[in-house]
Amino acid sequence: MKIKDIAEASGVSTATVSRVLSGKQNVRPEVKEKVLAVVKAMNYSPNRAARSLRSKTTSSIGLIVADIQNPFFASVCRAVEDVAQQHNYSVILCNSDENPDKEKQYLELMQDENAAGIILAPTTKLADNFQENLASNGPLVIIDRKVSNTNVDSVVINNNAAAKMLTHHMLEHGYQRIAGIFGARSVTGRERRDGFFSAFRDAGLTPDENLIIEVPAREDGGHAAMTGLLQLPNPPDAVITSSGLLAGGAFRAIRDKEVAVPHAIAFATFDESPWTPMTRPAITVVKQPTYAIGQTAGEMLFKRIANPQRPPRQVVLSCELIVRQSCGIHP
Amino acid sequence: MKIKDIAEASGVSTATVSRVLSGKQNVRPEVKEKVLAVVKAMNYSPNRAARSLRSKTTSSIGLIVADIQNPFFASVCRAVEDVAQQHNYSVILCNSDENPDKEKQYLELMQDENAAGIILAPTTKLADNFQENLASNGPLVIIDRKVSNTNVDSVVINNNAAAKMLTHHMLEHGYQRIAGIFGARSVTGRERRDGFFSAFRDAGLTPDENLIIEVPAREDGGHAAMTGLLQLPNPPDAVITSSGLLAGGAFRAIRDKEVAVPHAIAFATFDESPWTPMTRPAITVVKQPTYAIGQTAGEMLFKRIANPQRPPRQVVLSCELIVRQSCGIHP
DNA sequence: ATGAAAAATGTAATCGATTACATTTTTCAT
DNA sequence: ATGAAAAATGTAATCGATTACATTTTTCAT
Repeated sequence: MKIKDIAEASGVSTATVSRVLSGKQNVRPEVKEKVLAVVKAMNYSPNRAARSLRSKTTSSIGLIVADIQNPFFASVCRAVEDVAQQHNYSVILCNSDENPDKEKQYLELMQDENAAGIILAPTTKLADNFQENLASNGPLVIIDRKVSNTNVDSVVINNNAAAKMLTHHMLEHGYQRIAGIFGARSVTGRERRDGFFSAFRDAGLTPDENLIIEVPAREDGGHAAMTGLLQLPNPPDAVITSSGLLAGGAFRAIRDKEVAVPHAIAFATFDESPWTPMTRPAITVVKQPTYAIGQTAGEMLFKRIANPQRPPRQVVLSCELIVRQSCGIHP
Repeated sequence: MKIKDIAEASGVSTATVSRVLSGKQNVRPEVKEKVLAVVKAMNYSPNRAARSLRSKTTSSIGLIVADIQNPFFASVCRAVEDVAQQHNYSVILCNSDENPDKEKQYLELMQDENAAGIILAPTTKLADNFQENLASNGPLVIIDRKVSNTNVDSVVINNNAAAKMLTHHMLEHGYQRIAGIFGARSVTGRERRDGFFSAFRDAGLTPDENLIIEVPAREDGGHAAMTGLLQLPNPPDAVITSSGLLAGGAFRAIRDKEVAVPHAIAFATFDESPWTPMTRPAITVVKQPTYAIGQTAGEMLFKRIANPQRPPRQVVLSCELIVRQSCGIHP
């Protein structure tokens, strides 16, 4: 079943069938109707490889994230797929594992696949040293991490403000020896750290530098950092972690040592996770708008695909503070 | 940059270059070496659309799951993507939402995309009424749910045995009024239900039918079912839920009513979730080998792609009982 | 009614690989 | 050394759409 069959059955040329199907050129209404009827009757759908070969584009978009098992990315991915589906595009999923080599390999793969566009959560290395030419390779939207070059579409959150809000919440509840466990070597971690300091500054206070820890943003990193903090001669009376993975590890360390929350130590974190409302006390979190990030990125990508000349936009989304019981009940 | 350029630069024909690259036909070693050197020097990579158009296959596989936000599928997906990457294939991700129409649409999409193969977690409707011709459309591996027609590759777990093991564990701890919340209208839910009954039978007991509930396997279903159970004049002294989503809802209902676990009610479930080790008491679970399911399915798919004549296999993987504190500490 | 401009449609080239078939080269038994 | 068989290689067709360019038809001002 190919376009030639439809053309013959409709009594027009293949070019006209193609024009009807693409919808980009005028065709007389009666001809259009006839062709569409035949297409439907014969249950024809165009060969994507042929279309792609000739027109040098596909209806696939690439989504490159660190790890789909991270609920943050799963939610982003879900949103991207929903948007893609509405546009009749399919999404090719890639896990970079924060590994710049894998990331590069996948970016090349997308090139080979002729992807219509890419949504990328860049590795720290790429974000810090963003190549202008990457964006000129085709439609691209950056998510989650600010890149050094701002001349590219991106969707990020207001890390600094969100961290400040969360820290302020703790300070307001009377905690002052607040420890901070931040993801090391990432723009995101740095911004959240800055927000943390900024909240202290606003309160006329200075955090204890011994309680500020930067570790790789993985579960075991959070666990090790928290274990270390609890062993300090003068341990903190509260902790903030800068990601869901770090929080999981840190909270596990707290549970290992049977430290009472919030009486002995208050706890709060970035990222809503399936477990944060389940523990007792339930954990106070800053919830990132994960679905909205994916959705916005998807929509921006399709706008850029439709109009490559469109000036790049940076969208900053806000986080929500979900107050639960892990930081006490005052004031 | 196309094959013709490589052919000219290597002093051979395009056919020979193609043969070198596909590796499927003999080429004299010195010619092969020369061609590979030129390919490398010119950083050539073949146009996938052209290859796909002519050879009627691609290096993409489709993965159709209910929802990537479900950690079960996220883990399966991760495994599939890892295997695909090793074979230099990319994976197209689709969320069916348990909706047979969406599922059908995606299956057609995979056809249009000329996917080299499909890994499918079928909707209940499809699983119960499996079309033989689906499998003849190309390489296909079914996961998670047994399908009515066994003449297709599949990877499932031993639901019956796992449910029996979990129920037995509870009975052994002295609980007898055990409630069961099972996913409605799914083969998986039914098998787990059967295993539940089977454990009772082995113990010479009969479960109270009023405590057996079947609901749609979603968070709100679990919450509603558990809320109802707790309001019974003669409530259960233990509950088992048949999936992670149901468990989340059910446990939330238990927390809403401040019911003590395990003293007032014991709790255990299918599926390891991020929160199950985090609560106090931590939740006893049957852990499905999620990564292994995806990995096995991926490997089976590539074997079938390599050899379409291979007789179909059904692989059954075992679950692991992770005993924590939610079912008491006896015996 | 007429002719120029615009719209609709058709013809045939094209995208870049693979592969059927043809030809040349090599191998090997005699 | 010779000829048949096998291996290596080349030529050109092919996959099925889109699109540049050509042609035909329609519109519309006069």
